[in-house]
Amino acid sequence: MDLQEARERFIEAWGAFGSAWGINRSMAQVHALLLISHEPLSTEDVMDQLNISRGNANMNMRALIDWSLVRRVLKSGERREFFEAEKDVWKVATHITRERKKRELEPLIRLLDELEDIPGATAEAKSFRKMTHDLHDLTARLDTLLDHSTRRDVKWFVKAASTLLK
Amino acid sequence: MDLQEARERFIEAWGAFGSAWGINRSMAQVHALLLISHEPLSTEDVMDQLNISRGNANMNMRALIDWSLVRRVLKSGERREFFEAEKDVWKVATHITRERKKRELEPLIRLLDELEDIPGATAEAKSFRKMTHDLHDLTARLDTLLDHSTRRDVKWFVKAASTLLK
DNA sequence: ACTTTCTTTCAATACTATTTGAAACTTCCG
DNA sequence: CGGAAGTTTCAAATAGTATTGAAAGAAAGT
Repeated sequence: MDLQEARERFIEAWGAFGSAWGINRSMAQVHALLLISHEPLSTEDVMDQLNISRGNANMNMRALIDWSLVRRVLKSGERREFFEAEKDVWKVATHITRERKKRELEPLIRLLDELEDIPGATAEAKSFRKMTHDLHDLTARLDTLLDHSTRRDVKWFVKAASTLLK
Repeated sequence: MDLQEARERFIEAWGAFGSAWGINRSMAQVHALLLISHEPLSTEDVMDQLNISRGNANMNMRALIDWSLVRRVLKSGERREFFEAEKDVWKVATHITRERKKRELEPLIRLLDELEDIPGATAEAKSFRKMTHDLHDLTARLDTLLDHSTRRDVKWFVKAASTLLK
């Protein structure tokens, strides 16, 4: 397999992987392309290499910046903006984890918290309280665990992990 | 908030949460409904309570069984099949983790493994090799970590976590 | 073997999400 | 200021997914 083919395979796979995780394919592919590019790329470069429209390239680039996975780079003497991905895979992982935690896990925890003391003495009510309580507990622990992991707070991570795994 | 409203809110939220994670809304809602139901439900019950079609209910129920999140239950004297969700939230979490690991993480690791030694001495080639190598390393560690976590293998989990967090 | 009851399938349809591309906007510079 | 070079926006088109519902298939009872 030559480099060109390998790059394409990687971009495709990262796109598919992203899709499965609720990140749209183009966004993941733009990210993949920037990850494996040595030099920062312009919007045009991205458009050409991925065969996507200007609007699409622009939108997803901004989304990636929003996730702190990509930054704008200015080249002196150049009017255009260039974009460069964060290359430290650990940072990539923590940024993604934090962002998703914030967007998805935290709202769920807040809801479960509200649903904890719904009244009622029927079997259905008890079943409901037990489930929301258990889920609240699990998600809250996971939340703590992720916090420590993204801070590389090993000591506390281990502690959080131990209580999670019981 | 009364029980009925709380149940609806939970089902809706679980559906939205699922969507964000690449699980279709109906599947997540069927799961939510079964999670908070005291008794096993029939296909008709699910159709009625979620206002979805028979086909949809059937399809998603089977998908949930496939994920080991729901099991068929036979009530003696009843011809119909009933369905009941796994209620132990830890088991729910491990089943989901294992399934997604298998479907998404493992294929990615296999690809990254293949892409490790693409030849080429250019800066682009080096950049590519470094990225795929680093990602391979990170994803493989995560894979190990998830393995131990889903086995509640605390000792090894902590070990895997420590090397992950360095 | 026929009927009833329930389950599964799948082509048609409805719905959602993504992408395009052209217009509007911004910035820089002569 | 006027226009060149670039960026951003967003309504419309397209592509992708999920859902329906009717029909076919199974299983059980008589």
